[in-house]
Amino acid sequence: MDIFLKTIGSINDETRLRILNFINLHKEVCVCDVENAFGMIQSRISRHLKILKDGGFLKVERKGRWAFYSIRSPLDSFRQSILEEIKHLELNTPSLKKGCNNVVGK
Amino acid sequence: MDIFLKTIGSINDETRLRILNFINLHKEVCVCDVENAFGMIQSRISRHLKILKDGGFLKVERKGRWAFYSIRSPLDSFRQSILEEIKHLELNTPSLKKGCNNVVGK
DNA sequence: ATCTTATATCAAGATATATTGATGTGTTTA
DNA sequence: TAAACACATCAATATATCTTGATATAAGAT
Repeated sequence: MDIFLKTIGSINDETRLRILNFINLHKEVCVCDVENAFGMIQSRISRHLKILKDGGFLKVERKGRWAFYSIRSPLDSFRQSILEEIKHLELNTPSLKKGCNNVVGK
Repeated sequence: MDIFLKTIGSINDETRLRILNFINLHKEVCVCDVENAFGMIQSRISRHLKILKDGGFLKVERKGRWAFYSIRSPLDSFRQSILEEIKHLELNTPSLKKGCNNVVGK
């Protein structure tokens, strides 16, 4: 039940819903992508990403100095249904603007 | 989105998960049934029931001096999937002991 | 009419969560 | 090696939520 509450708690916040939907739409983003898209300070974004990861929605993969976050796969059907539900909310999800230099080889 | 957050917030609490599962199993209970089964004070139970109702999970029907709570029907598939998920948690759900006199005609 | 019962709501304190700014860690670039 | 960059974490403050005990409301019993 603890993991269930952690999962529910992770989506009990407007900012995290928007971030989760953003990642669901853009597949794989680094922390500064989210930072740039949402105009929020880094520590705030980093914390929310960690909570979504601990809630079982995201995975991280570190490449060089970047941390790339994406939807965890495979994702159980319950979390999938949550993502689907979130997708249909009017969430004002920002578009992806590549502000940092996170291109492989750069 | 506000209603989504209200829904999620309503199940973001261990006590409410247990109460919700309790009602899901026993179909229709009054406030004092929950009070007796959980051994918690009335104001606490009443408040949690209100939050679950506002979250779209419960409905109330007043009969005389009692308020009977039950799962709202029809229930959308998202909330249904949540109820199903909760049913499979190890929630230590108490059994129903008829402590109050809520029998019609009494 | 008064008392009891069932329920709801409020106020105060306790606990949890969110935000910010500062600092720490590790990696790449100069 | 030093500086810059990307990210994580911490401390302090602000905000929200939970619990309790007290009070309010409304119906039934005496």
